[in-house]
Amino acid sequence: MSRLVVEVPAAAAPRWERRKQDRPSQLLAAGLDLFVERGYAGTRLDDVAARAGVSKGTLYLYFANKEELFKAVVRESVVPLITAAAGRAESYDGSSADLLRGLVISWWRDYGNTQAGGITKLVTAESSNFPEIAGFFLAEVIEPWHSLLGSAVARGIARGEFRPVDVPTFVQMLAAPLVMLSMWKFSFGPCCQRPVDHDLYLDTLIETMLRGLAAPAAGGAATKRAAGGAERRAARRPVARLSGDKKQRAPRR
Amino acid sequence: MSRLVVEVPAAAAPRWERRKQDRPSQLLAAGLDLFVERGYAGTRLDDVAARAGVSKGTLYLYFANKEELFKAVVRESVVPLITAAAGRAESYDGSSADLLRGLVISWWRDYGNTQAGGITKLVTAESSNFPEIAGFFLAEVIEPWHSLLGSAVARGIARGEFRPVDVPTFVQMLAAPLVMLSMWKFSFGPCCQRPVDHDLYLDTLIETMLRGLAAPAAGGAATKRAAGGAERRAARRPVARLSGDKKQRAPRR
DNA sequence: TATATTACTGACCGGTCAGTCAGTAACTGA
DNA sequence: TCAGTTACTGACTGACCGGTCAGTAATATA
Repeated sequence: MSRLVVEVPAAAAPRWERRKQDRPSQLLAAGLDLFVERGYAGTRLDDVAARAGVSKGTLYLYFANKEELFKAVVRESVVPLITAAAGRAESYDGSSADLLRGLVISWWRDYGNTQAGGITKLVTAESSNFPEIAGFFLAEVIEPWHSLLGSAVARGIARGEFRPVDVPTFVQMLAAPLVMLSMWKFSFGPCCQRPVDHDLYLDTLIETMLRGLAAPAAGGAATKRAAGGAERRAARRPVARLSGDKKQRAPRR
Repeated sequence: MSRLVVEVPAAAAPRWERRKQDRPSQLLAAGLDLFVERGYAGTRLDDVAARAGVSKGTLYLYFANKEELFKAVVRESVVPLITAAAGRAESYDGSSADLLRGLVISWWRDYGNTQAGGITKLVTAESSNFPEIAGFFLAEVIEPWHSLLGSAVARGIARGEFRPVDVPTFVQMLAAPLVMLSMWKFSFGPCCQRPVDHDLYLDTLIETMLRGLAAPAAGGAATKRAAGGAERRAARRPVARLSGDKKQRAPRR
């Protein structure tokens, strides 16, 4: 009888608590961590539940299945960032260069450089195995984000600040180094000797892109001659020396 | 008894053939296909064997395990491309802009736009689950490739064709849109309505990068003023309007 | 044709994991 | 304090897959 007293703590703390309110956010936080760390397929729901301090069964009380959990994570931790950035850009009235710069920097600070940034890698990575997830992310994240960047570029062109470029293409090309920076951080960051200097990278990116996008100076042929003229002519030349072509390339279909 | 004759074809073709010579290349080809299509973890060795027309046991006669099969695929289908490109660049004596252009174009044509290009996505994607694969790819593919691009950029700077930049950083930033183009093709290509125009994308990339990299014209302040001066000054300004900072950012560690 | 060699097969093993559900214990309200 | 409600548990199922190996059949050799 006295043994019983020893085995059961005096003010017997409950083995678990009912916390219906908190469960979703606990599970979403755990899910974000693990999805980013291990990828979609690589994340076990047992582990998500354990990290949230519940059992797997509980997870299924709040999310229908793995896919719905993932979508909820994205909707919670990514989508709002885009909405917020779009709102800020909407009311911006400075130069388009500064607008673009601000978008790039805040993307990195609020998304790419955070835990959530790992989601881009995950989706890109596993898109062919989980096409419905790729489609979801494309529609709810990538397209709004590209459209936001695009409106900034178009604004610059319309105001004569930027040279005319194909906006969707340029945006995709501008977003690429950002996305890659974030992906690099999650992919090779851990195992890479010389880590990337993020600030230097972003500076180089912004500087290069803005130089590359700059409208020719009003009266100056100098800019055009220095960067545009010669290269443009060269671009039409075949690059046989380097290409190593064995035969004529087939015409584009 | 006569039933037996019907069941067994007249000139009973052997159920399988011994083809020791061909097996490795058949398996490597099948492996490349499936690794690219489904990722590393997602590829089943049963399927690789089946696509190569053999059973799983046979695969293990030629490759010790999944990882060795994958490394062999990379060594067969990626590494030689880099070696070849490095050889061509070595003996190149035209302008550095053309050299860079040629490297970019041949990268896309010989790697990014081929089946093998999908390997980059796979490795980036699954690096955290398979760090030894990430390390292998970094050492045998990414670093040689970056070093090749880097030597072209450094050459341009040394010859006064390009403005001075931090070479490793610039290279990483230049490679990013290429890698992303390839990854996009394999990730969202299938499920994307408006596909990327590869040629336009590459043109935009090369044009923008070379403009961004162009050395200031000999006597001309125009270039500097148009693209460098104003932007550079702006870069030092905080972007408070867009950043939405609630509090002071902590100093960089 | 008979025997030896070996390339190849495919059933099997151990381990993993998404999703299920009968049961349990924490709370609630009378 | 004692049912009634429900948030939560965790053992279980069925499917999957990397890797193994005893056995089989194609081929070489005599």
